[in-house]
Amino acid sequence: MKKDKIEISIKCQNHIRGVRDTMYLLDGKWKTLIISHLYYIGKMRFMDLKRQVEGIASKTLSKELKELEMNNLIKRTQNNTMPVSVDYELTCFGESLHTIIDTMGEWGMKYRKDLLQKGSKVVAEVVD
Amino acid sequence: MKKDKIEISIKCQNHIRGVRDTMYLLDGKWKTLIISHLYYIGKMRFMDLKRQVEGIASKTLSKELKELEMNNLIKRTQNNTMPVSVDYELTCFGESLHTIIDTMGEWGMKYRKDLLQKGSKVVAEVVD
DNA sequence: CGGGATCCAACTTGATACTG
DNA sequence: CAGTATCAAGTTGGATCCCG
Repeated sequence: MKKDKIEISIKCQNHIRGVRDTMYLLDGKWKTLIISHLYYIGKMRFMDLKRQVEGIASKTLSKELKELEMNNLIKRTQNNTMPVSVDYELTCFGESLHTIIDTMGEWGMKYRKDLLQKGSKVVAEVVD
Repeated sequence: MKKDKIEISIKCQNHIRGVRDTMYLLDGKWKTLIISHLYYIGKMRFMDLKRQVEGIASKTLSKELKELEMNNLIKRTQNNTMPVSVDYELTCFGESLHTIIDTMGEWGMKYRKDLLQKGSKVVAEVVD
């Protein structure tokens, strides 16, 4: 009897599928960071968000926001002022991602010192 | 007094920086999934990993594994057999990411049904 | 101000073929 | 088996201009 496939329990398969689905929603270089800012800071306007998320181009921010909105993670509100102002905020569904955001934030804070000491590839970008 | 900057508490800044650092380590479309497989399934060979992580190309897998190794998240072991076989497994540091992987897996499992019902953009890719 | 349209450069990814 | 080389295709970023 040939055994050419790795056996995986149903439980593991479900977990992995969960990770895959989550990653799909958060796909793109910036989505997680955008959500983090909306979560930790709260409702923000387009230009504020652009300033907060360092390095992102307007075009890219616009695209990522649209995708997040399509997936119902954020809500876009346009105010009929002059000139127009637009707010972005998390939906309840988006808020539910806080478990992931918090975990990532805590992991990053916990290992920041280690990363810096180890001189891993990340250092140049991690130093503030 | 003009207030043109959003005020952010130090605590939030640290959290956001944590998220950013973490994202930097997990940058790339596949790293989180690769780590998930190594975490839930355990040590694996190159080709097994390629089969598990559906859709990834050899070249990309190779590249991502190298980056993960550089950041000390995984360990590469080459066995001097014929033909050569190579194992990949998480380091202790890599294992510490389990908090994030678990959280993402649980979030994904919890909202999978909602996603499917809502018919969000993700559906086509999420259905198994 | 909040974008969208366009063009261009740079980087990433994927498919296929190939090697020790 | 574990990659590498090559080329094609897609994605991203920047700059600029435009509109309401």
